[in-house]
Amino acid sequence: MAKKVPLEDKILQVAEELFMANGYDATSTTDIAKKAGCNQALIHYYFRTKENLFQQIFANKFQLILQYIYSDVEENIEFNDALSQIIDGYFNILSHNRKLPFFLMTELVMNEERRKTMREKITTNTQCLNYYARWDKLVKEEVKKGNIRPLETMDLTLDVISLVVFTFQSLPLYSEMFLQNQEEIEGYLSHRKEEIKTLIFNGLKKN
Amino acid sequence: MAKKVPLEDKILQVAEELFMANGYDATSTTDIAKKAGCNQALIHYYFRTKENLFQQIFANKFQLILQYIYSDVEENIEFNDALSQIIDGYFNILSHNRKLPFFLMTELVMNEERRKTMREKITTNTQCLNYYARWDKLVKEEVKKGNIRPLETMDLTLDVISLVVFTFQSLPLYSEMFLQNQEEIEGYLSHRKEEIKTLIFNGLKKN
DNA sequence: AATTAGTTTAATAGAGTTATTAAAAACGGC
DNA sequence: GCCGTTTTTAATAACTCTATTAAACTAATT
Repeated sequence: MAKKVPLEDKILQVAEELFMANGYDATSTTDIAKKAGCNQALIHYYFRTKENLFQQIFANKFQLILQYIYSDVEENIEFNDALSQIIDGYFNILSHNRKLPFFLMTELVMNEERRKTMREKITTNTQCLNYYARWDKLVKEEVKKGNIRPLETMDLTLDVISLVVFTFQSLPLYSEMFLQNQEEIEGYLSHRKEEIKTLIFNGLKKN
Repeated sequence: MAKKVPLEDKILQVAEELFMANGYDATSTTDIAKKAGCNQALIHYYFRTKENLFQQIFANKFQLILQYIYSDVEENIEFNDALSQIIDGYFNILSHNRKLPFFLMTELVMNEERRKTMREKITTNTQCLNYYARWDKLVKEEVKKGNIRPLETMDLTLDVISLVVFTFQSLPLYSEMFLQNQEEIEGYLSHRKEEIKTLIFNGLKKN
């Protein structure tokens, strides 16, 4: 039996940092090896190909998003609470993985194969589908009750995702231009979260 | 005097397509040459470096956005008309340059140097600054008059940009999953435009 | 201490990259 | 048709990148 392998984990961890920061193309196995403090061949010993190593990391990160996004939509929850918790949850998970939206987006848009894998992951993940079904039901009922203006669940979903994801995607640009330090960045993020909630909740009201 | 050079233009045009489709790193001068139907060395003859060629294209595209975004904010325009026209204008220009948001975002986030150039472009473009100042004034007055809820101009601007830009950034993903043909894509885009307008206008109302 | 399985490295093949250089081709004016 | 300029190409230098291979190292087991 293989004993504990510290370098394999180190490679994974370092590769994650570099791939997330610079993307697949701009990260070489040589870079990873250098930062992990090992020989470049070792990466191929453990993962055989760079693509392999990348896919492990990518799958992990994608799963992370998939699991948490709608998990706040519990049974018998109120529509308003669900919506509020989805936005909170989304913001929360991305606050801890700030480069994730940009990373996922880039690699998905750029690579047909990864899109296919993603599609399968989504369509076969019953938990995720259940969550969305529940969410869909909540929205439809709220429209029927006349509490919000008529709209498709997909539109509301896209509205939320657009506003939240773009906040994090553009954060490196925005913070470099307008924010001085970590504290201001945190302030900006929580300010934006409130604005987004206000916009969405207000925007759902009937005229 | 150098006479008309068709290949130089051809290279620029082909390079634009490839850079926009695949990004800087994933586009080689060999690719460009092949698609332009010329020798690879010719690219260096006209542009000396790949980076040079790229920057010309990038600057062009960036200028395009910068010029058109707020140009609809004319003197003495009503706030509602201005906002509506900004969203229309934004949607319109991106409809004709669908890969632009993703392209600009990627290259700006990935490259410090390009961010610096962009910053200078923005801060020295008096026309652009004037437009934004006018827009800022419109928003502030509308808040003061009590016609909309109190909010920063920057927040409204970010709301609009998030919703519009994300629509186009995610279009390749979304259309591959849910849309069958060009007609459906057009339908989706105009539907989203209306939803975004509704969300923004509703979301600005006072509670 | 010797054996063996697992880990790590040095060396290198092979492909692809940007950029340069010198020669060839094309073209306009005489 | 020749000459000078501009355009275009072939060849290649100098890198960098991924992946493989064989050899060296490490450590646990007998």
